[in-house]
Amino acid sequence: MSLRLYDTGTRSVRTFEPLEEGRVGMYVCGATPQAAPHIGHLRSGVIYDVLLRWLRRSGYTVTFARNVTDVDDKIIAVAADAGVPWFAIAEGNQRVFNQGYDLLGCLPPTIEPRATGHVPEMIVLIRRLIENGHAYAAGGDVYFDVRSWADRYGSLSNQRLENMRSAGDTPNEDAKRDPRDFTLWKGAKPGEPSWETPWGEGRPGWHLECSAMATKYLGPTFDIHGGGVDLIFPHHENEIAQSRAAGDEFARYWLHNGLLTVDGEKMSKSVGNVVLLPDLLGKARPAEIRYYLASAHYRSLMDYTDAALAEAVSAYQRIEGFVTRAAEVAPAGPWSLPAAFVSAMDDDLGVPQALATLHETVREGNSALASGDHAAVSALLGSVRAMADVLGLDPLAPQWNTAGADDLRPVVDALVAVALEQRQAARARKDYAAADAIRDGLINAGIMVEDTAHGPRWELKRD
RNA sequence: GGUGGAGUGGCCGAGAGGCGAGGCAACGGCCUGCAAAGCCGUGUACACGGGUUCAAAUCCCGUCUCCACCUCCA
Repeated sequence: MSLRLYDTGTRSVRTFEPLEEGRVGMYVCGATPQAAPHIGHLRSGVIYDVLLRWLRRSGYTVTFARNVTDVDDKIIAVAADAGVPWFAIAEGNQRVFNQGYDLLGCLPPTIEPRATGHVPEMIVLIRRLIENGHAYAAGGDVYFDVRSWADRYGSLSNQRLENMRSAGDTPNEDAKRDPRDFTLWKGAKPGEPSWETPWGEGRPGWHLECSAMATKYLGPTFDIHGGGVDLIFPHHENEIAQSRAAGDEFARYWLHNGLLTVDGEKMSKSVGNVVLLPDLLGKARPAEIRYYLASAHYRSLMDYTDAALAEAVSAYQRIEGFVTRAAEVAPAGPWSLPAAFVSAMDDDLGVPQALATLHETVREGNSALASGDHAAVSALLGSVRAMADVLGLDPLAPQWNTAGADDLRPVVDALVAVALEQRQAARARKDYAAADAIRDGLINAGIMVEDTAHGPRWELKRD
């Protein structure tokens, strides 16, 4: 069974067949870095990272482009309010975005193109559209002529042109041939960043940069284009229109991830319920946050609550507990994926079902651990780590090590060993009051003690 | 008004005609000096009303509720 993905373009699940055997070109709409990333951006990052990992694990060589739209109305407005250059806002927030992605174990894209670095490509695209009769310059702007593409405009979002409202994306609406025409290029206003083009000074309209950058790095036809469902219209609809009208086939599969609400409400600054990464880091470790964000199906709406995050913390620790205990007694066997896991992932990235298989394997592993069957432990450990790795959740991945704790670990280990020897001696002479006093002392110091068949082991206590 | 989703046990969250996904929590048991961790067991859930069928959470019709997008959005 091979990978099947839900394609918004056809509103159906389709067998994934890449344009070129063994290779995948994937473009994901990344940030418009007007502010720090919130939990919804991070979910999106994790979702496409899982897709990337699954494609690679499936044997594809993936070229993954995730763009940064580093100039837009809001960035300019935020910068003006702060009294700093527009690029300071874009650059600063982009850095925070990438730190967030890194912290959650998202693999870096092959290329992370910026809109402002691709003005020449946009100029070429606009010229092609004008030559094909699908775009026109007017009032300092350049517009896409939707009526020249009327029978196909709306195909992605399943809308008909006659039901659409005005784009309202320029103060010069009167200059448009049709109010639904959208802006390819925005004429310069005083004090705003601008670039020189044959149609005058200006800056990219939203949409155009993605068409220009996706085709630059992935070719005129490429495999996968992803983003949030909120981008289906107008952003992706407009990308398709401008690229196809210019003569490019463009993306072959359109993937859209569900959004994330907080306590049942859409995040917004006015409601004051925007959840940022630092808010989460006080409640869970990065791997636990990632587990939470990955645990629902990527197309589902996901509602964030503190309780739901806490459940994910427990669930992840169950996997982590097995992996750490198993690794202490046996090396990991071959990283083989159970068939049920593979078919779940192949079925439109069925992560929830894949996690069910992972947890079942953990249970088998815990049983093997209890019965002392080290050969089985080894095999199951390999399997669990392989599955977890596909999801970016291998507890032993270097990613999750915190350097400071690593440095001190041998020291703490030696100190705890002394205390545990004394406790074992007390237990041997049945002086349980003394033994428990030592254990309580360790707990107060943040050390959890567990007695296993092979003697006591310890872990740092977590909140 | 247009388009697309959703409603599943205490909670999260899959599934999509017939064997109770999985996790969290709870309760009982095993293990343990006691714990912790783990393992075993315990639930007759699918918004509502009809219908089709030997069989419906799943298909059909109707109803209710919620959400998203309809040119800021991941």
